[in-house]
Amino acid sequence: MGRPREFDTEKALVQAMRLFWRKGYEGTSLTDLTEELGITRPSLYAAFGNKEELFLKVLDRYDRETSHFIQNALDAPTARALAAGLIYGACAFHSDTRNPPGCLMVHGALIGSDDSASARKETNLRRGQLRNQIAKRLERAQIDGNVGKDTDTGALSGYLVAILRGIAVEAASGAQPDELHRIADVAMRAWPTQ
Amino acid sequence: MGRPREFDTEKALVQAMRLFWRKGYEGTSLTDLTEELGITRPSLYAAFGNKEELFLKVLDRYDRETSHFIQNALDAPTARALAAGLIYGACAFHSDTRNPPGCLMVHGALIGSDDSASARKETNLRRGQLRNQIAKRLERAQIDGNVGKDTDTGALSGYLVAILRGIAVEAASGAQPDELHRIADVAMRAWPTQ
DNA sequence: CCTTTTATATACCGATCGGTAGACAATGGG
DNA sequence: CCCATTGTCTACCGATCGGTATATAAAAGG
Repeated sequence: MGRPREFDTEKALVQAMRLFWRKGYEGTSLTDLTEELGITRPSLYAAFGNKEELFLKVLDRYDRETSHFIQNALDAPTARALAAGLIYGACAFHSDTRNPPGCLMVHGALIGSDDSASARKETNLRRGQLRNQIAKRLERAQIDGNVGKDTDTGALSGYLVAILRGIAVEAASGAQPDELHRIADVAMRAWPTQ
Repeated sequence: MGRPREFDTEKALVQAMRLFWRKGYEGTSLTDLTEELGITRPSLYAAFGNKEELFLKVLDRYDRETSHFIQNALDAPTARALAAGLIYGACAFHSDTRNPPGCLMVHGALIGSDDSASARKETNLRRGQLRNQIAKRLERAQIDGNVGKDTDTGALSGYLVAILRGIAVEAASGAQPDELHRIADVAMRAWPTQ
């Protein structure tokens, strides 16, 4: 009951995500958001809480719906397929002209001001979770036998996350798709197994 | 002639650099700056122009004085020494507790708001210059013979820059020195020559 | 119709943003 | 000593920041 909401919250969440993605958390103002979403401030606050809660909801959606090349990679059959899925997946993801340049997570990592500390903390947490997921997958691959028993899976997962971030920063600063792809080819050479 | 300046502009520039480095361009306010530098706004404007000009001066100093591990790497005798100098140099740089976490350039790459566009443009420009310097050095190594004639030097230089960015982002989100070092070990395995 | 509930719109809040006007203080040259 | 020059100070500017009080509009239940 009560008056029905006049906008689609799911669609609004996507619009907000693209805005944060393009301009970062601190660079996106409430005025930016309300103009893009076509709603007024009170409506935004009633639907999503405040700016910070909206950002957290956006992060959820980004993980769940948008960057699912990561999930695909984690489901790959071998460790090498995992690495290739992540690295080439990131290239494709950041080359897709439908996506804003850069990476929501990298933006989040670099939030500087003190009053946005919790947004930074949350993105750092999620980056750590990704690393753990990759590490777990590599340990499983070690048991399966397609990664050597003496391989430092922690180092490999750290490397994968780092190169993902590097590709994202390069893309954000204007690197072209073929450039990213050539970087990916080099990055894959660090991989220990065929 | 005229009244002498009561603060050391060089020292102030370093303090400003550390502030931008920690909090990013947009995250650093004039109030932050004047409090840290211990001077008033008119003094800051008289000495450095405006916020943007101050940032550009800070970038110059960062390139010239602070991140000189890059220059050292470029002066290394072989291509492999160049790569190692860059990658392990970045680890040491971001592990040095005297330095703020993160990287001024990565922060600059991700400036989102429209009125800071020229600061973003400048950092992107400098990133491109670094890539060119590395590429030139690799081409010279190709002539010297310690890099194969069929090697894609553009791809290699892109890869080096990307891994530097990745290491910086990881460091900014709290990665420990040994973690960075293990990432560097993996990253070096992509290098084609011994 | 009337009440309750929820969403919308207008208009505003104090705080902070980057930047500056104008008065005053300290130096060097004449 | 006086003046031109430069730096520092207080106090302020309009704009924008994230967030909200208040009134009204639209639905459901009685």
